[in-house]
Amino acid sequence: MLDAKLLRTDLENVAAKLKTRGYELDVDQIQSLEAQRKELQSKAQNLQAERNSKSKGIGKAKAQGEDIAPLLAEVESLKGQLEEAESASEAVQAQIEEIYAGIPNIPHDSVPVGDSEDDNVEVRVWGEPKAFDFEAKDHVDIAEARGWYDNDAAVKVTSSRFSVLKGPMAKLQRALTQFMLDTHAEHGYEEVYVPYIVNQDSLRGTGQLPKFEEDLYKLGKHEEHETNDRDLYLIPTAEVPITNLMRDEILEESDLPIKFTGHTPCFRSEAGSYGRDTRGLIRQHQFEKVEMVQFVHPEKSHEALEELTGHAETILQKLELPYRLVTLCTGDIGFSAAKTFDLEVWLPGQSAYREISSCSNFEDFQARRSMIRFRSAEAKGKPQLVHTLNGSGLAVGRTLVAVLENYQNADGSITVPQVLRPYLGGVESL
RNA sequence: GGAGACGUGGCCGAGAGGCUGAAGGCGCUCCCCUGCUAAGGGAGUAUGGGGUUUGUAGCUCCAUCGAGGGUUCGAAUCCCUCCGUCUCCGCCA
Repeated sequence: MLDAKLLRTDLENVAAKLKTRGYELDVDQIQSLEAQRKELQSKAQNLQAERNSKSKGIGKAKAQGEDIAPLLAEVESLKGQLEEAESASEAVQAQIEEIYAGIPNIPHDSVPVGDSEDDNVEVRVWGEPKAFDFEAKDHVDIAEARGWYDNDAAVKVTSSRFSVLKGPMAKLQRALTQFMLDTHAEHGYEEVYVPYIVNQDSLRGTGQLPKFEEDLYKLGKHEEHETNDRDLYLIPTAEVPITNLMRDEILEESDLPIKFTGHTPCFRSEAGSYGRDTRGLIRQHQFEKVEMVQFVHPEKSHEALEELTGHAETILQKLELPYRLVTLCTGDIGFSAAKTFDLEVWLPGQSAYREISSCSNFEDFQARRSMIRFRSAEAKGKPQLVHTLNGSGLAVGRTLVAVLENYQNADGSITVPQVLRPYLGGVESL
């Protein structure tokens, strides 16, 4: 959520910046609602003040044994007006709140302006795609040939876009996960284990709700509750539970930065992506991911984004997987992000770079929604919003794909990357 | 799942319709005193929002005692629903 004060004082400028990411802010509507809000809120508050002081007068009069009947009549006449003013004021404020909850973050000034992913800017390329002296297969062919991947079984057990991994491939995925977590621990991230099912407040906090409900798996209601306040959802990313660990907390400035890493499955309905990446593990309803999350001082968040992105790169470098780093342009950046770097790994099976990590600085956007603050030493100890960041480090399923495809041999075997061997009992080849 | 108890500020804990944004204590901050330390004395110490202000400070108003409704001129206090915690029983990895 953007700062309401900013929207009131600098609306045109905000609208111009949002326009670069393809979001049309309805300036007239907001101005008119804000004008109404101001009027209705003042009116309601003035009436409340009047009622409060008269009610206090009743208490005093009563204590002194005076006749309170005339006072009662006076307050009684306020009641209708007050109720009307309160509900009008609340209605406008709720409307404003809902509109604000749907406004995306303002891109940082360093973000390149563009319309689509075609306008993303390559920052650097690391490693060189390996030249194979045979025709490189894609991960599905590689894995099926060895009996490691069974799509039919997954369809039988559940439905499409899930997978069943067997034997060495399942172990390789587990090895990757542990390798990633251990590497992040070396960089000062505390490992956390978190729930895979979250409530609506958490999803609002990180920005998935209210706008992107169709991307989520919602759990069936328990019993017949009238309200949907308690509806629960499967997490689309560990970002949600991990960032929300700090929701409604006031931290000490000296606690910052706080860095967490965690491994979770992620569940995405992939609504609207029918026909895209239907083959193999690239786009699934359920996949494994290791996530990094940071809570930092607002002045240090862009530095921290570079650092966090570097941590994701470290994983690829240690695995010796060629990749490139791109800055997402204003038109391709996610709803909550002020700036995002994507890491794209080379996939010989597709002869293309494909996204394997996305690292974002949300600045105070999520912190405002989830009230994650810190008390600064200066500024008279007033709580200030922290900045939040997160990044995949990495998407484990896609890393598995990348390892199979980049480390395949002509005979169908897979050479185990050096750094993973300790996690697989020293085995050099699968 | 059954039965009961409870949810108050950074923490502990009082309050049981009005004088309570909330006693008291701990902690923290500042000041005084004191060779140092310890002890002592004094003052301060919630959050969000609105208005005023170019902005800050200040002033002022509103809201907030787990959440949401209700009763009442007035609710931390009474009623309802929900959430959570604790104890006992049952079940269970």
